Amino acid sequence: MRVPTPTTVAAEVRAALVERVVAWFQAARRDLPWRAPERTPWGVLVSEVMLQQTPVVRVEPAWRAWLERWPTPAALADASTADVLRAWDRLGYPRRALRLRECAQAVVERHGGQVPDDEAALRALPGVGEYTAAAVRAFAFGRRAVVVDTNVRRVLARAVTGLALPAPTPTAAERAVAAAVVPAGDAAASAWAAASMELGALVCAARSPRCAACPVADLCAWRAAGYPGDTHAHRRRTQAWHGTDRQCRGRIMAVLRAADDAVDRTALDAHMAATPADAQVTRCLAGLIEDGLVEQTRGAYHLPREGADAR
DNA sequence: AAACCGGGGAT
DNA sequence: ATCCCAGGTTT
Repeated sequence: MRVPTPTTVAAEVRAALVERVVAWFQAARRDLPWRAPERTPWGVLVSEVMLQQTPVVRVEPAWRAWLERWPTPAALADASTADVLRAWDRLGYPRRALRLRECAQAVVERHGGQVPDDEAALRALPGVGEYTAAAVRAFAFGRRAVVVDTNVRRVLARAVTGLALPAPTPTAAERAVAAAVVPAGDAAASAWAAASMELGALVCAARSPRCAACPVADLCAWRAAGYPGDTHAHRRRTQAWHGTDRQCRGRIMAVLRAADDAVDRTALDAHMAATPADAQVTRCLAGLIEDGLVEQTRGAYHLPREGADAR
């Protein structure tokens, strides 16, 4: 099928899309703490890492507590592994917590404790990929960046390309469309980044889009085409959960976060909500140790006891 | 390109 | 019971 290239995103459509979505955002934006005037670039970076695969409602309280405890990169850089993992609590993917501390250490060592504002330096930080680097540039520094998250991908897939949902993995054509839509200038580009993400989160939702409340419904290509179905549905595979190593690892981490002392294997098995296969628990423990999330002392397991330095 | 990595709330 | 969520890293 024909995929729009930058030149096929008509200038008038681009202008109307950006102008109206940004205007809508000014009235509809959520008051999230990492958007408050008193936020810091480090606070924005922390929010973006926490928001990697964890919904806003669960990040908000964790973010407040985290920044109250470790307000700066220098503060987090000196935190102990166990403290960091307990504070991360159930945000999920706890390797992100370790990377965030590594990131804090890198900011201290490479950038004098100040979050850098250029894309290459941001990308070089642990746990910071293409999306997060662009988001920090736009949201922490108000600079122009092509910010493409799952929300923006969906908004553009629908409004511009006419698809129900974007492809399972981003395509080159998709990146071209995203880059073509971003307006020139720091202020306009960063406003578009925030506004387009918010539209995808609040209005252009994956399951049940609220087209009646959409500021660009009249120029939406998906709507104009009569809401065709998801062309990639056959290749979309939702991750299994029950019985997976991810679930097993999560249960082990929950037990060890709650424990004051080391937990031997018998006690660990007793604390697991369900009873995974013996071999799976063994495999997951080995993986967690490999990841630096767990340590073993005399046959008992516990969160790492070393400080921030040992790694 | 695909696999791996959590967890909870909505439908 | 299934879907969805402000991705990054590794293979």
